[in-house]
Amino acid sequence: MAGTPRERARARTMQEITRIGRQHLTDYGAAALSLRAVARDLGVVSSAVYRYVRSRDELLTLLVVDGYNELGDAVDAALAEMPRDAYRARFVAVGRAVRGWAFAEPATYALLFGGPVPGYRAPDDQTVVPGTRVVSSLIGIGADAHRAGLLAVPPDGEAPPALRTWFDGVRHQFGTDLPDAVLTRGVLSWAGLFGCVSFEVFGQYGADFPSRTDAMFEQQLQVLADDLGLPRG
Amino acid sequence: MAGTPRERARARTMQEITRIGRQHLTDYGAAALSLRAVARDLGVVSSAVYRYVRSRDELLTLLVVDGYNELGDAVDAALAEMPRDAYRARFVAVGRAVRGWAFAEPATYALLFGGPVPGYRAPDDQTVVPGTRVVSSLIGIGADAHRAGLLAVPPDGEAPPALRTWFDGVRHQFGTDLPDAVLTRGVLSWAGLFGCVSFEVFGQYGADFPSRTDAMFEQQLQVLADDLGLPRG
DNA sequence: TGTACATCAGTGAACGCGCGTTCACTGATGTAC
DNA sequence: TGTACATCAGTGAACGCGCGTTCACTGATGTAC
Repeated sequence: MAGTPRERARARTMQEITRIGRQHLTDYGAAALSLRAVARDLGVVSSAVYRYVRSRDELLTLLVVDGYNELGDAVDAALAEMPRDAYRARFVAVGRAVRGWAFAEPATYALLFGGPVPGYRAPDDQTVVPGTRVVSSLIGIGADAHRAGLLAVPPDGEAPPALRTWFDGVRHQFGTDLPDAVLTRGVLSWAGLFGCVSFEVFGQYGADFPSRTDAMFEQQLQVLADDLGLPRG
Repeated sequence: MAGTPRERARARTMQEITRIGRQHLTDYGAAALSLRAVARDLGVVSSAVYRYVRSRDELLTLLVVDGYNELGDAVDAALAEMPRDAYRARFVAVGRAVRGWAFAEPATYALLFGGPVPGYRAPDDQTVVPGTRVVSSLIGIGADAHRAGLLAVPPDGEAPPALRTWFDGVRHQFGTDLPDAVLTRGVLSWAGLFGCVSFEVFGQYGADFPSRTDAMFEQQLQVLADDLGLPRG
């Protein structure tokens, strides 16, 4: 809480706006997010919000970035307690953190992973970095295991040219030299992880699916860890 | 096209309404779906639509059911050409059909498998049956392979009690006797399949991901088929 | 320490818009005798 | 075959609502001299 009183007040109001925005995401969904409603809950006239946020889309971007960072923080916190060489345990920790956060903030999770919001496109320059924190953690786990010679590398050979180019970009972006075959498996584990979480959070398993147990998800995590080639405990 | 002229006209208008609704899903998203806009495109005054559809939510339900059925039809059509004992090929065919349809109808796909539409809950009595067609196909493939003694059953043992109850319900609903361990893998393959499709359709792989190639998805399908325990070609 | 000025948060009215839904109605199409 | 009635699609006006955004403004807080 540094800066002048005015700056502190401004920061506090900013936090209030994102807090209220998150609440509205939960209550009414992203598409119904409205500056006027946020202003109402902020106890202020609607036009006043424009002192803090340029437009409705900018508020959405704010919430997207905020959401990615909260998810990233949750994952980082879970990983902080794990020994570096417990590769499988680290993967499981990431999975549990993602699922835990998704259940805690289903509306924000849906904003990030539940399909595009009509008429809104997240600006890359603000969302790419926070949006890649989880996958970056996953790549880190795979890279560590690979460096230790403990990652099973599938005999898939090289990817086709179109994919190679993309993989090269991925390697460059995340500063790794994992081979194509590992990255392919990594993408599956990553997409599969979020697929499982999404199905559970979005209710695809039906109304009868037990909400009190992690048993299914824990099994899924083990299989996904196998797919990635991580050594068994 | 049976029935009286009036009935035929009514059916035609109904089809027009769902067609326009689908188009609006594509153009503006589910949350922005509006009876007035549909009426406009139908060339009719807004109140006239109420002769065909009780409310906006009922139109949404119509589109949900229609979407599930179109997806189900696409999967069935793909499966129709496959020999019954080509278990892995059948699984791959389902996957390709799902992905193909998702790319052809991304907005409807998002309606079905993206996050929930705020303020709308699909009525179970109308959506459960069409909504389970794909998973029903998958279970059929697993059951056939299991009956032929060609499905690898993982040594996971029995599921915990909470899940057992749910599995019992699944077995009853889909008329199968597959053991817990197989169903667990089946759920992973199912959720993983849709996770991969969702990531690709929703653009989670980033703007640079090549849109012209199936190579990544084909690899993913093979791993998911392995996870399910299907025999290699 | 005091004064003049600049910055900034918030006000309140207004703009033009689209929405879901209801209602009394007109006129055409179908049906029963 | 013709007539009386019922059914039904579609009209047009109206209800009350919330939205994003702009604009000229007031008054308090900060800053430079």
